[in-house]
Amino acid sequence: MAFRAFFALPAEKFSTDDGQVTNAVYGFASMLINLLKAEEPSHVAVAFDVARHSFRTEEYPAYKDGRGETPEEFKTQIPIIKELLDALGIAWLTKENFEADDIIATLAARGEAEGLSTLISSGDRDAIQLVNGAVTLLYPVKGVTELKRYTPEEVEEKYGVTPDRYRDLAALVGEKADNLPGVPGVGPKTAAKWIVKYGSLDGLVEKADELPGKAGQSLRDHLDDVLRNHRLNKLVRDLELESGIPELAWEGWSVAETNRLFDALQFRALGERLNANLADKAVGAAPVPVAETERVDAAALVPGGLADWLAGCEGTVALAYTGTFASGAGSFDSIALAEGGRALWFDPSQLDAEDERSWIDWLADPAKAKVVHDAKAFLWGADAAGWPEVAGIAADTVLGAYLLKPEQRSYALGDLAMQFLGRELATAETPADDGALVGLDAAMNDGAAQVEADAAAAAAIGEIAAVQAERLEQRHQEHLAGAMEYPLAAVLARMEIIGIAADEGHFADIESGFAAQSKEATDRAHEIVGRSFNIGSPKQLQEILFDELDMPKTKRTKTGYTTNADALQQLFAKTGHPLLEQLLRYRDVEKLKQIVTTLRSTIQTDGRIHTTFFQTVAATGRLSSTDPNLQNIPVRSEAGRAIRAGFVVSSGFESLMTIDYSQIEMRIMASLTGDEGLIEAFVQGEDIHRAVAAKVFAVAPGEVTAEHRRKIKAMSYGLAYGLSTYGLSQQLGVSTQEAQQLSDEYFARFGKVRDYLHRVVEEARKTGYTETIMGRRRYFPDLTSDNRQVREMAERAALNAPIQGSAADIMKTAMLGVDRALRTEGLASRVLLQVHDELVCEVAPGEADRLESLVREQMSNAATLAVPLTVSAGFGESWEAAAH
DNA sequence: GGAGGAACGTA
DNA sequence: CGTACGTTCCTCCA
Repeated sequence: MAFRAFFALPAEKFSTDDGQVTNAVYGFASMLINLLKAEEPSHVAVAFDVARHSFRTEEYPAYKDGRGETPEEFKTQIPIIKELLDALGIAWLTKENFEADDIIATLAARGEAEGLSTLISSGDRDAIQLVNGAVTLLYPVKGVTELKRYTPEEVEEKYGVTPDRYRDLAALVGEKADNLPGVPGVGPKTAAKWIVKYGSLDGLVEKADELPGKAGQSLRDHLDDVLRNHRLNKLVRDLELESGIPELAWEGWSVAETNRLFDALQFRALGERLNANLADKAVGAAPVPVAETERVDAAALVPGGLADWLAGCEGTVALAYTGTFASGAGSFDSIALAEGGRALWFDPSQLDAEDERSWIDWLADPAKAKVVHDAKAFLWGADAAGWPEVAGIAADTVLGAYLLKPEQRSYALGDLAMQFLGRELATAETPADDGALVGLDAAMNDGAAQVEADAAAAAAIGEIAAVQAERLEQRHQEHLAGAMEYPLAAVLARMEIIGIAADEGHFADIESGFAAQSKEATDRAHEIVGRSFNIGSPKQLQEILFDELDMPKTKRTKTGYTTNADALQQLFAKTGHPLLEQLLRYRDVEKLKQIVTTLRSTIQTDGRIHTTFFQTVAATGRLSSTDPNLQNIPVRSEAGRAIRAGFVVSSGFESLMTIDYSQIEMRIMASLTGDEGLIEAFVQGEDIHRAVAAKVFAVAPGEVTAEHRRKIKAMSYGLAYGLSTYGLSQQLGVSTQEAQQLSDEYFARFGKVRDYLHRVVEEARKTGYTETIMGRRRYFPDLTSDNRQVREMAERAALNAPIQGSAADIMKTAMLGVDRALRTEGLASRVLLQVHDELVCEVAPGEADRLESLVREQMSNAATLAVPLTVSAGFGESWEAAAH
């Protein structure tokens, strides 16, 4: 039943913050609670298999062969289910060398002997043989909560034979899941017909010689299989068990223990269901009363009512909004406010002057605490609506959920309601049935349902924020939430609203330049091949390169052989074929063309590009940028840098300033590892790679060659990513032996770095997570996977997460400091972009020096490490010109 | 029209 | 057989 639940419920929706999947536990518990409530049993027991091995595999080694490996995510849930059963006061049994069904068969037989009536809930059809007047099978139809009752009559109706003959039928038909082949060509219909006609399998076997036709011959040919199946599918009814029937009496469930367990599993609805349905069987502390439902008194605004409503608020107000929001702007359709069981709904475009004034005052008042779901889009809308200031945002449920579970893909309100409150969110289409509507005639008003749904959303946001606050506190992440992520949303909103000025003419120029080169490369390639083809199609390229031109095969991909730039380069080195040059040139220039085309299309009417920074996408804590992504604008090639020249200073400002951390991740590594050699290299070294190379190769810094430095640089950077010896050798173009030797020498000199990297992974395996210097967590359930590839990927991610994540923490802290300082110092300069370790700012006239020292100060003091946080800055008319 | 893969840009 | 992302194009499928 647990296994069925595992496949019936989506794992993504049932897992705890720390990555423990709970879908099987949840489904099993849910089914069990239903059963306990509906059937009111006097005695209950749950049987488990011990292992796949049993007396059946001894007789027939291929028994259950062909089943895949039991998924790791399922295995880890079994001990939890046993814990759950303990908390529920329900006995659970196992028996070495036997299967769970044998235990069930034994208990059913004993119950029958004692005159009890027995219910079996099992997803294994073998249990059908146990059905009789005193024994009923509840067999899952769909998922695990819908069960079909099999009495002897039901069995006969469905299978055409009585339960005591079911084994005969199963032996003939076979059981694919157990790897027990039956008689080919004989299905349940023929089998039932034979059994009815000859009374039993024994009767049938006696007359096997007389059976006509193909089916008869088939039976004769496979008689041994059938007899084997029949022996194996017999459940054992007389096992010796540790517990007799008296020990299985169900006395009730422990309130304290189930609360503790459900809390740990982050189940909310189940505890309430236990309370509501099985209160009379609760043991221990009085059951917690059923929690207040989402009933909210929702009122649509009557003119002048907003001021009164807001004046009546004493605590934190939860705010839900609807509307259209994109690229640093937006407009509201509705806003709903909820506080203490009452809610107010309004269309902000319809406010009268008095309401609008009190609304704007309330928004700007930092003492009026607000919680929202996605503050950033709200801030865009507020800016577009002309509400000058929004202060007092005490929590954002999207960001809270991200800190608790940074790998999650969606933080939609409905998902969070399920995750944190254990309930579905009411919508206009499926309203909560107990909702009450005040101030509106709910009866036939279409809008009423919407009002109520929005009010319920606001109320849910408040509740979610409360649950999150508790969990964040347990993890000591209140500071990370309240002093970093929540206030950072406002900083990002300002950056997005401002945008960065684009030089459309410049973009247009280089776009046509790239387009011409792209066309030329395409034409040349067609010429060389002697016909036209789609140069952008890897599939067609493969045909041409590997079939027609018979070039050596490259590394495999899922769909064939790679044609990526690395591979094309290597092919060119081997073959010198002129086509490869054109392909590489095409790829290069076409990519640049596409980037410019996209950038042009995102320039808004204000002549600026307004990206969106996502704060909840990267599991490490970094930001991401979309629509367009301004964190991956080319910089490495000269042609690429021409694109950066199109991001320019706007009128009213004197220049752009770029300012970045130098080698921040290596510095963090030096600090976290405490490696004296590396720290020393940073404290004194002008050129860190040269300093490290000098130590590794035991030469004076002045004698370090370019080749030494290049190798060390690759090695140093690779460390933080878990680069393997093989990977290092590939990157440096040397043998693995040489890469191994380099690695050995490196670690001989910087031993603490290796110790640290091992320690991080070890620790993560123990606790399940890694932590950054500011307490941001990332969980790694895959570290214990049986699959080597999966496990090793998790190991690399785990050793990178604290380094990349700490760098993200530091930059976020710096951005908050810069934002605060700009405002208190009254500078007009502003931050436009963040590119992980770099900020791009727009410098107001005469502010260059003050801005630089202010930002430098904030960036270098954002954290105290064992090494200095070095920052470098440059100024110019464009992003390219401001490079340094 | 959507999904998935390949490719490639950044830190 | 190096982490973290987003975008684009092509291909396949419904």
